[in-house]
Amino acid sequence: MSGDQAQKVAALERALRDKGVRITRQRAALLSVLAAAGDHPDATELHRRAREIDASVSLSTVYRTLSLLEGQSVVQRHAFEGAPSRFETADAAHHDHIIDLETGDVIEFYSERIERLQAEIAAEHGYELVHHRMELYCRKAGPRAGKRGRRRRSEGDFEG
Amino acid sequence: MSGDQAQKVAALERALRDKGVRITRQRAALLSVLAAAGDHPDATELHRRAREIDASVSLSTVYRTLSLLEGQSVVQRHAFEGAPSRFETADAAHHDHIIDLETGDVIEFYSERIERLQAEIAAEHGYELVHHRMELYCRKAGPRAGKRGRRRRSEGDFEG
DNA sequence: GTGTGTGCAAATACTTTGCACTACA
DNA sequence: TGTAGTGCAAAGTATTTGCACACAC
Repeated sequence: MSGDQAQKVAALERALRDKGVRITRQRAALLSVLAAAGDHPDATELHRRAREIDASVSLSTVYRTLSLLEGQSVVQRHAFEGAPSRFETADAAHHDHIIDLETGDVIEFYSERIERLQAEIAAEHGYELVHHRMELYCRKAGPRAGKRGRRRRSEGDFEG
Repeated sequence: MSGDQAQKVAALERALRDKGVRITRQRAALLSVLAAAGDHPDATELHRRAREIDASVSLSTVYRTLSLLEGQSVVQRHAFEGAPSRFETADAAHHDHIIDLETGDVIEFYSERIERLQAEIAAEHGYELVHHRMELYCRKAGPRAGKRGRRRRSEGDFEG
């Protein structure tokens, strides 16, 4: 684990403790797995990784801890189509996801324009947007489309 | 059932038969339930309604038929957050959904601008958009926000 | 008639929960 | 040391499937 990750875990633990959450061996293991994860693992995968740190961690505890951390806004749960929920730490800025239908890879992106439009649309219907979900299920484009060189990065957008 | 619905069911049955799909009592029952549904019922609710027409319809058959109809693009499945999948006939134009977090009500909307942006974003990342999912989880706005009188209906957008 | 569709019950996949024991604060 | 957390096994929820019988074409 890099120093960065160790720091991230320490900060998370401190914040949780301040909120009265006990840091057990199992929770510490899961927190460091989550901090180290650059991807979007599901509960089973997180369990597998946590076991490498502490073999005693059970799958129930993984689920219980994930729910707890979700409630504390430490992790975010994503229920993509026809697959178990996948998790990521909630420290990054809000973003949406592109799911590669062939590989299952998840690419993060953010579009200021889409965020704005969504809020507008909700308001137009007399609603206040609490949260949203936007997933683009895609397949790698052919040679013509989406040439990297032609790409114009729009202000307010980024690639995750 | 209105004449419109009867016609809709007849057209669906014809189209399915032409594709070699047998129209059984159970499938006919489900088709008429689907044609009559103005909402987004889940499998259990569709089962309940289908039983009113033909008491012999089993839940397995409802699931099997829904999968079949989904494959034939006759119905669309929507897996909203933390709830069983909900279904609607696929005859209407493509649209996205606002989900009222308090009542579970589903409001349909369509935004040409969002559709365009999604395709653009996928292309920018070297992907071809196969399909997407966009759901706005909302709560009724307070008296200030979203005044109906102030609403500007943007070209290309409609309310379902 | 014949092959597809059906009901039923059991299986599946993911997730939650009851209970007795453990360990953090 | 007391209460919140844990592992385990069992239950729960949504959905799918194997099998013998039924029925649409």
